[in-house]
Amino acid sequence: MNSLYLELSTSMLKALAHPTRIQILEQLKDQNELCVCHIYEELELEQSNVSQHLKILKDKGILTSKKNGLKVMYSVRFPEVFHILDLVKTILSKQFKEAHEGLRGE
Amino acid sequence: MNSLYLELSTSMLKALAHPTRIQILEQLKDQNELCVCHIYEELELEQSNVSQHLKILKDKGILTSKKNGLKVMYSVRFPEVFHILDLVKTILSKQFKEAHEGLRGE
DNA sequence: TAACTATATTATAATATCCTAATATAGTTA
DNA sequence: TAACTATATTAGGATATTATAATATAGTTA
Repeated sequence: MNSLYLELSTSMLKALAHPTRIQILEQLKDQNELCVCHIYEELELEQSNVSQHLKILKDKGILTSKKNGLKVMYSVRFPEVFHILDLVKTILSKQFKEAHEGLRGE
Repeated sequence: MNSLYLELSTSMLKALAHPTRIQILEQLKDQNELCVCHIYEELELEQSNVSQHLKILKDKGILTSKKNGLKVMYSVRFPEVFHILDLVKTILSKQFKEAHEGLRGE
């Protein structure tokens, strides 16, 4: 793995590694595209804060946006992002399972 | 997604989001298990620094370790971790490709 | 058991990330 | 064009993460 990929991979994983940003991506898994207002209202967070998180995801090329009147619609550029989040959940499930089996002495 | 999963997902992605830790995982992709000495010598990093990174990956349940005499051997617990790193690379490749096509005006 | 080897831990200063609050910008509508 | 709505940007202090340096621990071997 060359150092450019290494740096960019780190940077992309950092962009994903925040609860608000994960929640935004989870919202976009169901909805295809969403305006900023919908996102921050649903998450009950400050508008400016959500804008900052959206900027981070957009700067890393994870989201795109397009204007629609006053609103700005955000969507995920690559479905692989959802796959990554699913794999994280898979690992967590396996960890739970092993922990549970460990308690039962298997 | 409940808040426990959200917190743990964030925490796991944070653990992955560091160049040294990504390199450690890349090493373990080829080698199955490695001692600390091999890891820090190959990466040309300080032993104590690598120990700290290994601890982070172990605390998140990404790595396990076992003693082998003086040495401590580390290995990856779940192959899904490699899959995640591959997906990050896939996304980066697509981004490169799109950027290149963009320049050519497609 | 003393010296050695491999690894882990701790303190700390530098840097990065975060949220809040305030303000700016862009598009809409009366 | 003035008021309004949706979003973006900026400054800041608080908190988290990082690498280095020093030290501690555990296992080995002479």
